[in-house]
Amino acid sequence: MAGMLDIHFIRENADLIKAGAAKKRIETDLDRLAAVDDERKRLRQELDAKRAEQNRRSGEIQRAKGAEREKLLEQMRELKAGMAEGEEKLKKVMEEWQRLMLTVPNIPDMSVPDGESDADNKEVKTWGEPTAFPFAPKDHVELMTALGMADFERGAKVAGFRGYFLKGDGVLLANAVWQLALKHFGAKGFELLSAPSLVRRDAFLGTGYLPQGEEDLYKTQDGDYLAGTAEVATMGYYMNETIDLSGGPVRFLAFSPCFRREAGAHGKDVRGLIRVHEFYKWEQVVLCKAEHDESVRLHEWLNRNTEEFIEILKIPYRTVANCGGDLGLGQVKKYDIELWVPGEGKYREISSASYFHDFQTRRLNIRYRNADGTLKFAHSLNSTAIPTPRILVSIVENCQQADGTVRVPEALAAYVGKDTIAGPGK
RNA sequence: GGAGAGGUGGCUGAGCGGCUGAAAGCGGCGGAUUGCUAAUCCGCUAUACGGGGUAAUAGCCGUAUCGAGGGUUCGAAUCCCUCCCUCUCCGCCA
Repeated sequence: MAGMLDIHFIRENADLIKAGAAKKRIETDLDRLAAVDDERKRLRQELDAKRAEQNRRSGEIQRAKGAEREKLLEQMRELKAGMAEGEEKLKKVMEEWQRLMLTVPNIPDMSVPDGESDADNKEVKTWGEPTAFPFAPKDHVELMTALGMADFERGAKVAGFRGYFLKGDGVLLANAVWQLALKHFGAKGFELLSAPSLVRRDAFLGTGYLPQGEEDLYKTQDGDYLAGTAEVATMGYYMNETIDLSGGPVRFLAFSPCFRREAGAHGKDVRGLIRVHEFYKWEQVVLCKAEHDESVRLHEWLNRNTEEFIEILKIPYRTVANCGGDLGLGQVKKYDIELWVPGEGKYREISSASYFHDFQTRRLNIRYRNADGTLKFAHSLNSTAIPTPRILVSIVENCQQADGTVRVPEALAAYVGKDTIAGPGK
C-alpha cells in the first residue's frame, strides 16, 4: 500500500499540510516525518551501495576458481555481516515512517469553512420552507406504526437494539424510492452496479475505513468485514488496476445493503429509522483524471444529482459545506444534504458528497495512463445517491395529513401504486 | 467439508540456482516500403525508489520487484517454510 500522500509532496508543502491538519483538527507531526524520511534515505543509500557491491562480487565469485574463489567468499561473508545491521535499522525506520505517513491528512480545500464539529457546518443552500402544519404533527415512528408501515417493537425483539421491520406500504415506499432513484440517477450516465457488502480487508484499508474505523465495522469469523457503504466495494472494483479514462470519468451507481455498528453513537437517535444498524443505499462513485478542476466539477455534479432527487420528492432541504473539523483524513471537501424532519424540528443528514484527489487511489493503487503516456493516480469522489429507510422519515413526516394518513409524493405514486397511505388494506 | 492444480511483464506463455528484468507470440509505439487499406521488414516497448544531470525532459548509474512474508546460498523467478489468493472435481446448501 502506498502512502496517503506522496512524500515529496508532503515535504515540499509542509506548511500547507500543517495548516490543513489544524483546520481538520487532526494531529500529525511533519517535522518528525521529515527527520525520519531523511534517515530512511540515508540508510537506503548506504544499503543500496552495499548491495551493488554484493552483486558485483557475486559475479566475480562465479568466474573465480580455487584459492581465489575461497578468498572472495570470505570477503563476501564480512560484507554481508555489515549489511544485516543496516537492514535491521532500515526496517525500524520504515515502520515509523509508515506509521507517520498514515497520519498525514489530505489538504482541505480553501472553500472549506473553519470549525470544530458538524455544528459549525456552513449552510450554502436551502430549498423549500420547513413544512408548516395546521395540526400537531406526529413523528415517523408513530406514523409508520399506526399505518402498518413498520414494526419497531418486533424489530427490536428479533434483531435487537435499532432493529426494525418495514411492512406493507413501508416496503412499497422503500421500493418506490429505489425505482425512482434508478430512473433519476440512471439517466445521468452511470454504470449500474450491485455491490457486495461482505468485503475483504484490502478495500477497507484502501478507502480509508481501516485501520482507524475497526470499531465501527462488523467483522466475520473469516476476517472479512460488512461494509457500511457500497463505496468500499465499488472503489475496490478497480484496485491494483490501470484504468482507461480516455473516454471520460468512470461513473458507478452502486446499490448495496449497508451495515454500521454505530459504536460511538450510543444514546443518539435511539428511536425509529434515523440511525439503524442495517440499511440500503444507492451510492455514486466516480474515478476521474488527476485534475483538480475535474474533481471540483464532478463533486458539484454529484451533489446536485442528489439535490435534484430530493426536489423531485418535494422535500424541504438544505445543503451544508462541512467544516474542517467535520472532514475525514482523506477528504478535500464535503457537502451534506439535510432534509427537514418535522418531528425533530430540524434538518437531518441524508447525503454526503466528498472528493479525495488521489488520496484513496494511492492506497488502492488505481492508476490511468495520461495523454503523455505517464501513469498517474486517478482522482476519486463519492456521494450518496439515496439511502433507505432513512429517507422514509422525511417523506412520511413531511407528507402527513391531519387525518393521520400520508400523501405519497407524486413522483413515487406510480411505484407505490397509490397516492395516499391510509393503513393496511386501504 | 474432501481431493487436486496453479499464481511470471498490457495479454498469452517459457524458464525451474548465476549468462533472466526475465525467451517466444500477441498487442502498443517509432521508422522503412507498397500511390489509399491490407501485408512485409527494422528498432523500441514494466514499475517504484535513489544518485547524478537538466530550464524542464530524455538518455545515464544504482537498488528493489516473477502473489506476500521469512529462510537456505557468495548468488533465487528457480530450493525450503508460513501465509494469501485463484481455478477444477466431489460433497453440502440455495
